[in-house]
Amino acid sequence: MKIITYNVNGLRSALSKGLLDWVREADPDVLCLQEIKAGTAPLDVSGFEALGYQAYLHPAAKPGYSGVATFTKLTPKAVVVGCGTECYDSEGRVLRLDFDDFSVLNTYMPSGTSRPERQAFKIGWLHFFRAYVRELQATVPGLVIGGDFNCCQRDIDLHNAKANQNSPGFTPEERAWFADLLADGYTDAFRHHHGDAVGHYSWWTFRSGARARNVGWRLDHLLVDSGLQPRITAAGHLPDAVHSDHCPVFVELGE
Amino acid sequence: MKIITYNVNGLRSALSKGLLDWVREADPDVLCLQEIKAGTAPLDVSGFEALGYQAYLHPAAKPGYSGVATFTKLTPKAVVVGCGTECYDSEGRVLRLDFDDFSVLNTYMPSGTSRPERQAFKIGWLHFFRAYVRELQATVPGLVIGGDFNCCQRDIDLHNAKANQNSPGFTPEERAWFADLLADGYTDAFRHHHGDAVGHYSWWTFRSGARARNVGWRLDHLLVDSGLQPRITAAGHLPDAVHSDHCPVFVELGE
DNA sequence: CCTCATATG
DNA sequence: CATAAGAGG
Repeated sequence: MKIITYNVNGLRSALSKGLLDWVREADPDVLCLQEIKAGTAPLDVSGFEALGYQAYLHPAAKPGYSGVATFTKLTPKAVVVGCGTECYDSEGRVLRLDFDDFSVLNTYMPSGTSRPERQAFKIGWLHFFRAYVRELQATVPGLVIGGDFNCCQRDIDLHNAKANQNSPGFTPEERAWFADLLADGYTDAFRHHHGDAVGHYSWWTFRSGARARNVGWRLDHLLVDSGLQPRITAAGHLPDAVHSDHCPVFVELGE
Repeated sequence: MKIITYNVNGLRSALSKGLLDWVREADPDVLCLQEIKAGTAPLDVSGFEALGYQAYLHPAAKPGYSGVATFTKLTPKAVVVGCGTECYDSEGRVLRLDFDDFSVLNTYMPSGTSRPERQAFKIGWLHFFRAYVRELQATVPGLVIGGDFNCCQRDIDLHNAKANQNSPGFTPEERAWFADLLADGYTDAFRHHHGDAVGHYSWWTFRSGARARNVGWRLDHLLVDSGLQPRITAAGHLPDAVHSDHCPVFVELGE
């Protein structure tokens, strides 16, 4: 059971760079994409269907903005599009697929880098999201939260922690939020498997050759319900995929 | 004395495709450019200056839209930017350089293809322009009107006259306007030199390989005051220049 | 430094 | 089918 999360920075752009060939090779059972940036016309998902995937989409109301999609080879027993809160659902930020013994919550958390109001919006979302997940825990066992969190927790999760103490994505408030979320009963699959390994990032700015110099952040995560933790057989990054400014992040669960 | 008119469809784009190398080779004395599409930052004309040109610009008020520029190796004795009518000058459509024994009126006439209101605007412009030129005739002898006229006169000026009887750029009204303008005392340099030659166009849509199939229109013209007609030594198109959806059009005047 | 929508041609 | 600005990241 391989689950991959990947912020594609525009699904059509990623497709034009050979995303489907990469999907065929990587062969995830469940593929969570973020920032699909769907337009006004319906997205063409036939390429995924040809590879045996069912497609579930949650685009933003605004064309070309945000949006998540989950592709799955397993048939879900339930699909929940959105979270029921309009200001988030209009931005296409959550999509849940329930399977027999686990659920995959695909999420694209807001970025706070453009304007202070968006950082405030993000903080609001983080509080909402934690409460939302706590509620899910009661009814949806075996949650796997996968997506672009647009934040990280520890100094080793970004190239230059010192210079970014107050940068959106690494503020004390966000770091504390991340720790609290984990304390609610989740395992960061990457850290579980790689311990305190450094230099593993999932996003690099396009500017000034940051990716070639590995000046990045670990913003994309797969948080696994701690009850599922014993089933984690592998986890990591797939930095050879170059369709985006992010790289894919994966986890494998045994039976 | 070589005068070239060229709709560059974005000066920065054309420069990135080697416009300056082409200018060095073509070596015009006066170069009229249209659709420079200047942005908010001042255009970098140093490359033209390095080739010995003086630069005169008339950008539109709206960044990235319309605008004309004239580059000259001869020092003009007068330069007139715009025509004095705000609704045209805000779109950067005329720029006149007076030399000792002739003047070059660089013009980018409105396109009418986007919306009916723009075709109406264009018709208004055409009437204005003819009156404007009639006034100039009294005070500015030896006028050379060069630019993208966005219209043509005769069946042989476009690939498919039959199908375009009512297309903007070839409506009966525009064709009559063109004939009237010539009757005011101007010689179409291209026709003067090439008679009724067919298949010579100066614009091809980017769509569906129109240029390769030579499915085009002759929209760019050099109209020479009939008093200067005896001085025309050469005229024609330069379709090997491929920086734009238009090609350059030239005329040479002897002493 | 990218992708995308929109305006304009 | 292109250019360009502008939003968003």
